[in-house]
Amino acid sequence: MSTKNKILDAADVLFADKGFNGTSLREITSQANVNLAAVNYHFGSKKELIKAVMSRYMDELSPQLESALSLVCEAELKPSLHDVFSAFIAPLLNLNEFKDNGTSTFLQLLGRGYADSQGFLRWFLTTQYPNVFTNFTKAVKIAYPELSTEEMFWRLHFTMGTIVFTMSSSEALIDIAQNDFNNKLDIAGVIERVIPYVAAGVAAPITNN
Amino acid sequence: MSTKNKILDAADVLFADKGFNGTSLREITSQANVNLAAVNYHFGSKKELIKAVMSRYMDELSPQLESALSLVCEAELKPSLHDVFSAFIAPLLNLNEFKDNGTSTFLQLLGRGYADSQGFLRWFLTTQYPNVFTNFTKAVKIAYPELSTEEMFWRLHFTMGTIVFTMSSSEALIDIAQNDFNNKLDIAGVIERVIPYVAAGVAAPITNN
DNA sequence: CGCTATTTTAAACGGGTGTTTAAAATAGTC
DNA sequence: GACTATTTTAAACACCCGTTTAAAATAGCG
Repeated sequence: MSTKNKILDAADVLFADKGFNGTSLREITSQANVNLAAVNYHFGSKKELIKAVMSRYMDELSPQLESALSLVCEAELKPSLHDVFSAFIAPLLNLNEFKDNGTSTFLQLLGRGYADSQGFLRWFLTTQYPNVFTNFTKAVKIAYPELSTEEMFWRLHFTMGTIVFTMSSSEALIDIAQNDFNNKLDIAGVIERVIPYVAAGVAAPITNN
Repeated sequence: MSTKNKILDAADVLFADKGFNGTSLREITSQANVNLAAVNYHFGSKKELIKAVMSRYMDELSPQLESALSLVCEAELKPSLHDVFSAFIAPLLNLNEFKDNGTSTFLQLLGRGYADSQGFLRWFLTTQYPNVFTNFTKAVKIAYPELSTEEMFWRLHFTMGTIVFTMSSSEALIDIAQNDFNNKLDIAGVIERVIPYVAAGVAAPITNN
C-alpha cells in the first residue's frame, strides 16, 4: 500500500476519534508506520490532509447521493419527506463497503468538521460539493411545497445538526443503549431511528410569525 | 471587578467562539488584562476553569428549568410536547439578563463541550445537574406516554443534537438568514423556530421494528 | 505602623506542535 | 550499469502550550 494511502487510512480514524485539532501529525504518522515528514511531502500541510481525507469520502458519496435524490424527484408519485430522507440511507451505508466502518467514520468526521476549525469544512463542503445541497433542497421542495424557502433553510440546518451530532457521538450512544436497554444496535439501526425524527421535524406545522 | 470574574468573562466568550481546546490560557488572560498565572492561582488548572465557566451558567439555569418543567407537569390539562419544550424558552432567554449574549454564549459552550475533550463535559453535566434530565424525561413521558423509554432516549438525544449544533453555529446561520432572506433574526427567533421542529421530531409516529 | 496573608507578577520549565532542511535511499529510464 | 527523479529519513527549527516558581506588590488587621 502506498504511503499516501497509509496516511489517509490512519488519519481518518484518528480524526474521527479525536477531532482535527486534537490529532497530531506525529500520532498519524506513527500509527501509519511512516515518517513524520511524509505528510508534508505528499499533502503539503495538515490542512490539505484534512481536505484529502474528506474528499476521499465525498467523491465516493456525492454521485450516489445525487442519483438517489434525483430518482426520488422523478418518481411517478409525489414523494413524502420520509422518502426524501430515506434516499440518504443506501449511499451512506455503502460507505461500509468502501472502507471498514466507513459510514460511522465519515459521519463522525462530518461532526468534527463542523465543530473544529471555525467552519472551514462547511465552506469546503458547500463550495466543492454544492450539487448535493441543491438536489436535496429541490427534493424537499417537491415533497413539501408549502414550506417557504426560508423555513426550509432553517429546518434543513436543524436536520444537519441532528444527524451530525448524533453520529459524532453514535458509538457512545450505542454503548448506552446496549447497557440500559439490552438492545444491540449498529449504525444502520441509528440511521433508521433518526430518519422518522428528522422527517417529522421538517414536516412540522408551519408557524405563523 | 475581581480577577476571578475578569477571567470568567473573557473565558466564556473565547471558549464559545473557538472551543475549549482551541483557546489558550494566554489568549484568555491577555483579553482579561490579567497575568497568565492568575488562572492557575484562582482555578487550579484549565480544566477547572472550564468547569467554573459552565457552572456559572448552570447554577443560574437549572433551578429555573426545574421549576418550569414541574409547572408543566402539574398543570390541569395534559401538556403537549410543544408545551414541554416551550418550558425551556424563558429560562434560556433569561440568561441574556444574567450576562450580555448569555443565551447564545451558553448554548455555544454546550455545543463545544460535546465536541471537545471526548465527552468529559457530558459527564460533568449529567452528574452535577441530574435533576434537569430526570424532570425533562418525566415531562415528556406525561406528554407522550405511548413512547417507550428506549425510543425516548434516542429522540431526546436527537433533540439535544439539534439544539446544541444549531446554537453552536447560530451566529453564522443568523448572518446567512439576514443576507439571503433579508430577515433580521436573533437568538430568540432561532429558538422559536427550533421548538416546533424538535417537538414534531419527538412526536413522530413510532416505528415498528 | 508593623506584621501577616493574600494576590499579582515576570520568568522559566518541560513538552508538544506543524513545518523545513538536506542527506540518504530507492525507483525509473536511457 | 550509470544517471536522473522520486521518495524516505533523521534532525532541527521556531513557536505555542499549560503549569510552576519565587520574588514583588498589595490588602487586611491588631
